[in-house]
Amino acid sequence: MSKKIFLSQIKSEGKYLQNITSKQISDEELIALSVKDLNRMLKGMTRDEVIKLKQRRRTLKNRGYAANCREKRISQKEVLETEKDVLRNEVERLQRENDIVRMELSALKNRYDALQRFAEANKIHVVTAQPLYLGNSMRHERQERQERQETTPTQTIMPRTNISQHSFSPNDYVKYSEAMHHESVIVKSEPRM
Amino acid sequence: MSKKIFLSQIKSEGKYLQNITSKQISDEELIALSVKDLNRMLKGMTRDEVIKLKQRRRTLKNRGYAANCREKRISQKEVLETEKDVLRNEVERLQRENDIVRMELSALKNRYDALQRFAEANKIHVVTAQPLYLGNSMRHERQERQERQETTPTQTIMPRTNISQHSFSPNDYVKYSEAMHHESVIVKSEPRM
DNA sequence: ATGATCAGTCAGCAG
DNA sequence: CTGCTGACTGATCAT
Repeated sequence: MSKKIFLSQIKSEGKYLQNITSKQISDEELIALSVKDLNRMLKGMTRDEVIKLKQRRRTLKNRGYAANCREKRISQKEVLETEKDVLRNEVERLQRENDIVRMELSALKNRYDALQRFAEANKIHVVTAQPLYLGNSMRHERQERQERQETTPTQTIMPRTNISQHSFSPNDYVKYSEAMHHESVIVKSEPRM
Repeated sequence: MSKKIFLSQIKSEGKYLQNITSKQISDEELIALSVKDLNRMLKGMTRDEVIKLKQRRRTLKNRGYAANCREKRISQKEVLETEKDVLRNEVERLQRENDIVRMELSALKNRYDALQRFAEANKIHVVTAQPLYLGNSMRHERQERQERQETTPTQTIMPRTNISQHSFSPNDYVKYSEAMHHESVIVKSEPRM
């Protein structure tokens, strides 16, 4: 590749020998040769010449292997970075969705509370099967993120046991899911005064 | 590092010369020498000896730089993978939270609807400032994920315009937020029949 | 001068 | 043997 400055300095003694005996085959030709074609070319050569030509072939191949290896290393790094970007976007999307749903929940809760206040003011007795469970979901997501940023990145991969308030575990998930889907609202009116 | 097998073969002619003239200084000593100390050591030497010793020092330094470079490359890769893990865990956490909040919203909606049915059954007129908006949030998150997985990873970083139902945009966010925080529930009772 | 990085080389392992 | 990769080297660039 015309990038053999120091190599030619070191191996110049062998080079001129090669130029006399071998047929001046170029790097590209030698590297493209199949093993059978190579052996055919090696027919009328000394043992020394054969060894030298084979070694040159091996070196040329190695040069390609090294380039291949570097390219692979770079592309693997790019793959990692792309995967990171995908995940980062997914996190942002989920955070936005989370915020939206929390606001919907907040809004609905306001309506619900208003209805209950109305019922109370008018002495309408409303009984539900279980007390309403809302957990921490009414707290805003951004607020939670700020609280968590005090820990270092390597620590954030640990379970969030350092947060005093309730955090959901897979166990909670099952229990809560069952409770929510089986419960129903029982309403009962009382005569007004 | 005792890893100089092929190097010693190439440079053996220069090596023995150095051993005679220079004071057999070891690699570690030569590399640790300051420039001033090096010049002191170079005092009673030939121009050739000086050049050779300086070149040896430079080569030893380069060896360290190369090792440093490789180490840096590896640690950067590890950093990328760690960041990826952190993001992956964050995605899973947000998905779980999303599911929980959606279920809470679903449960609260059931209660709210039950209250409204009760009001209707008892001829209690309830008027709200705006119709209740719930968007797609009642649809379960896992279901959405399955729908989206038909696209390739690189496509998932695009806006979800391929989903026919409503998806939230930042613009929606603002409008919706304002509406929800300013609206109030107006309730009005009617005399029973 | 020093440090970092690239391309080429060899050693050595794996298939 | 072929292909790959770690370590080493000289060249080259930047500070």
